[in-house]
Amino acid sequence: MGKVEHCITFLLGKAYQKSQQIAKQHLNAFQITPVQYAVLLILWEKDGQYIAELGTRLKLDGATMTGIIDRLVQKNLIEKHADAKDRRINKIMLTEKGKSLENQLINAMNAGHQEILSELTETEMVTLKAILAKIGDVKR
Amino acid sequence: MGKVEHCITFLLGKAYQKSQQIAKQHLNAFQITPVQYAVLLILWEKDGQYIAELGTRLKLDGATMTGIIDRLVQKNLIEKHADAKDRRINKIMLTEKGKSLENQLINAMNAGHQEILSELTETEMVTLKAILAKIGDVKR
DNA sequence: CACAAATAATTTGTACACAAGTATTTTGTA
DNA sequence: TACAAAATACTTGTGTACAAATTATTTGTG
Repeated sequence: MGKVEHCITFLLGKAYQKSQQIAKQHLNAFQITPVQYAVLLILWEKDGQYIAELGTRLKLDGATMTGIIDRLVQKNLIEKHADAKDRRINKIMLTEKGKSLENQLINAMNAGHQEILSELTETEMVTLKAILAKIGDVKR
Repeated sequence: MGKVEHCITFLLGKAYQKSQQIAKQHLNAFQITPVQYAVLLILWEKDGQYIAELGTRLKLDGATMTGIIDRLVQKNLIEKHADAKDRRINKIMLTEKGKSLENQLINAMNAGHQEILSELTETEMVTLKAILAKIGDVKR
């Protein structure tokens, strides 16, 4: 009885899909995507990181990062600055606009998280996070 | 302390990413993707379903389905048959090649699932599936 | 019957996500 | 110092995934 609905890959995918939909909805007013938000979140923590660093943190391919960074530059939320010491590197710096949106965006995403987690008890949430981390943290 | 690593959306995404990588790896010899496998799995259950039906089951957009179906046709695993009763509908039928791969593909994916679940205890797996279903099943 | 509304599938455009390959620059080592 | 190896970023190509618009067909309602 190998129904697709009982398959762990499918269940993970659909739960992820759902969380993405909710996140998108809450970010929609700002015209940024969930992964673009994730990049900004890391930059608010520490400005001036370079692309490979951001990609490692988010576990995303360099090719994927190039596109995400391009779109954030176009939206005028970040800027690329060539490093004088190492000309391979582009330091990513928040613009004033990028800095100014921190509180609003975090509030919007917190509301999204509440919505996702509203389906679950506190215990379920803690359990879920622990198990997901176990699956996702495996080295590749 | 809003680190991205503690964010449920991120954790779901990375666990999903991991499971996709493992599934891809196990399906690689057959040159089909995880979602293409999912379509075949539903067709092995019952041949001759139409595209919207498959999309509903997999919770995928019609536009997404069109592309997936196209590629499975190109690989000669399925065929599209216009329905005589309702000319809007394309019934999707397995080819002989599509039928013949059932056992091999299921075995390959079972190995993949074992690999993912090997990180978890039996209890964790049951708990995880139940919570994921709770998140994913919410109507949209 | 006529015609608006609904349904099935496709098309177009945008955005990830990764593999494979390229260009440039830096580092390590002989 | 010369030069292979590594690192950074980008480009190209394939494959999801969805929104919005389009086409073709069928159904429901007056």
